[in-house]
Amino acid sequence: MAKSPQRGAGAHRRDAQGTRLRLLDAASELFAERGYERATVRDIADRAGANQALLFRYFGSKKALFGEVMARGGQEQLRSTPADRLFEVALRGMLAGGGGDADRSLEVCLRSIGGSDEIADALRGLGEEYAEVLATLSESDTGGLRGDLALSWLLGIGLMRVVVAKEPLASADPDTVCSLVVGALGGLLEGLPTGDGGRRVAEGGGDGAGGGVAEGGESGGNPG
Amino acid sequence: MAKSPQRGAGAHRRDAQGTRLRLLDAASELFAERGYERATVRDIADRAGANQALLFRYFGSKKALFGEVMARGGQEQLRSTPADRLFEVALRGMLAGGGGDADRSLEVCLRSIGGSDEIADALRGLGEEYAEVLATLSESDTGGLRGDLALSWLLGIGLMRVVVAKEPLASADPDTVCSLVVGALGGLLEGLPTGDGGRRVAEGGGDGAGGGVAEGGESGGNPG
DNA sequence: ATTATCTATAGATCTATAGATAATGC
DNA sequence: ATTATCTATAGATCTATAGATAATGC
Repeated sequence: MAKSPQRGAGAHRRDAQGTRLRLLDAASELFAERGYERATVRDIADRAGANQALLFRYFGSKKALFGEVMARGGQEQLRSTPADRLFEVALRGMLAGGGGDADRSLEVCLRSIGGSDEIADALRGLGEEYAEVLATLSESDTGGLRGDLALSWLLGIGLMRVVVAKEPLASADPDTVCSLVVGALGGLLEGLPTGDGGRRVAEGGGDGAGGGVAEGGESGGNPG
Repeated sequence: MAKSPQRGAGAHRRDAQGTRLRLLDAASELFAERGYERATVRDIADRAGANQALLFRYFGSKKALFGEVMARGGQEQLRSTPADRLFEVALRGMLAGGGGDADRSLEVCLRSIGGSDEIADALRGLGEEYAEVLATLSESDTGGLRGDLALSWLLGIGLMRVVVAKEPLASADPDTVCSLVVGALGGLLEGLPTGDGGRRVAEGGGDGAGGGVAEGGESGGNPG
C-alpha cells in the first residue's frame, strides 16, 4: 500500500508476466462460459483488467490465445487420473460445472463447436488424448471405437446438461447420473470399475454386439 | 421450354413461392454443413439462386429462417417412427450423414451450438420431443433422466463423428457402432429392442427386463 | 398495375495494428 | 532508456433496409 499508487478498480501494476497470466485466466473463463466466438477479445481483456491491445501483443492472435488455453488445461486431469477412473472423474467434473477450478477444457470445446475448423481440430486433439486412454479399458479389437463411444457419451451429456440445459438432466443429481452412465458403460469398457469389476461376458464375435451390458452395475458403482 | 427465356445458370422464373422454398432448402443444407453462424445469408441466397434481400423479404430475419428450418425437419422422423425404434433410426440417420434427404435437424443443432441463446433454445425444444419419446421406454421413475441420457449419447456420437471427425469413430461401420451402442443402452432403456434382434447376453440376475442396472443407481448412489 | 427481384448502402460488430503515452529500472 | 500500457482506427465481415428495376397478369 505504501508505494503503490491507487488506480481504478481492476487496474494493476505494470507487470507483463502477470498481465499475460490474467489474460490467460480470463480467456479460460470466458471461453468456457460463451465459447470461442462469443467471447470477444475486448471482453477477455476487460475481465483481465488489461487493455485489449495487450492481448495481441502477448499472444499474437485470438486463435493463438485459444490454443494456449487449451494446451494448459486438460493435460493435468489426463495425467493425474488413472485410466480406469478417467471417465468418472471427467464426467463428475462436467456434472459439477464451473464450480471450483476444475478442468473446463471439455466444456470450452462444447461451447466452441461450429466456430471454425481450427476449433474442431483442437477438440479432436483433446479428444484423442482422452479416447486413447479410455480405449485401453477394452481388450476388444474394437477398443478404439469403444473409447470413442465412451467419450461421445461424456461430451453428449455435457452438451445437454451444461450447454443446452435440458431438463431433467440439467438438474439431476450427479450421483444418479454417474451410476446410470457408468453402469451402462460397463458393457462397453470392461476395465471400468462398475462395482462388479471383472465380471464380463465372453468377448466373442467381432461385430462387437456381445458387450454383455445386461445387469451391469447393480451395486451403484460409486466406490467412495 | 418454349416460352421460358434462357437466363443465366441458377436463375429462375419469377415465382415467390418457389423462391421461398428454394431458400428454405438451401438454408437446411447450409445450416447442416456449417451451422447457424457460419452459414451467411448471402451464401444461402446464392445457393438458392436468389437475391440476398429476398431472404429478408420472405422470412424477416436470419433467425426466423432458422426457426422455419428447424420446425420443418425433425417432426417427420418423430411422427413416423415408433418409440422403440426411434433411437436406432435417429442414430443411423446420424451415422449416414448427409446422404439422401434424411432429417438433419440434429446435425444442424450440433453445428450451431454456441451460436446464440436462441439456438440453444431450438436444440432444447427439439431435444425435448426426442427425449420425451425415449423416456417412455423406461418404466423407472428416472425415465425422464434415462431418456435424456440416451439422447445425450446420440448427440455426442454425432458430435464426434460428424462434426469433429474423430477416428476411428468417424469411419466406423454404422452396423458396428449401432450394435455396440444399442447393446449398452439396453441397461438404460428396457423397452429397447436390442441391436441384432433380441440377442442379449444371459440375463442372469433374473429380473429380466425389469431394469437391473439402474435401480441400484439412485438408491445406492454415493453416500458422500 | 402489381410485385418479384436487384442495387446500394447503412449500421453494427469484431480482430488486429500503428503509434502515442507513461510507469518503471538504472 | 526501456517497455508496459493506452488511444485511435483501419479493414473485414455480416445482417438488414430503402428504394430502383423489370417481369409478369390483366
